[in-house]
Amino acid sequence: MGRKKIELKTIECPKEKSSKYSKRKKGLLKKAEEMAVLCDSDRILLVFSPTSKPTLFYPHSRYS
Amino acid sequence: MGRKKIELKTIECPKEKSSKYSKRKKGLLKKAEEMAVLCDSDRILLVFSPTSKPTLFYPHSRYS
DNA sequence: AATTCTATAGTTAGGGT
DNA sequence: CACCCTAACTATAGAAT
Repeated sequence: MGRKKIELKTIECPKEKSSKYSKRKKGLLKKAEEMAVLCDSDRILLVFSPTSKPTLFYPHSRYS
Repeated sequence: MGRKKIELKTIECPKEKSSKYSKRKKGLLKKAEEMAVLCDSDRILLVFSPTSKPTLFYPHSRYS
């Protein structure tokens, strides 16, 4: 998606990489949450860490 | 996406639910893998379970 | 470094096999 | 159920802030 097609390899430019990371992380979390709701799937969790701090995510909180 | 916009609530029909689950799981894993490659993020993991068996996913395998 | 804008790449709903 | 198809929808690249 986006203005141009991109190659699937590690982005070297740090600014570009963190911009893409934050957009894609947001998108991925949204999709995970949607799937959790639509398909009633539990225990979806995601842990990331690019250069920055990790994110831990639990869609619905059945466990909270 | 798709032919119609869908409501964000649990799909009741089991056939429809498992069909959507399998499509969305595939999409989510693809995006997770892309992000891992593009952004060089490690330790992305996803665990699902709708009615069926859970899936555990490690994008790059740095750890294998 | 996270966010907004928007053209466009990519995902997927519904229907079929 | 896994896969195909394609219309129609969403996510996001690049640029700017």
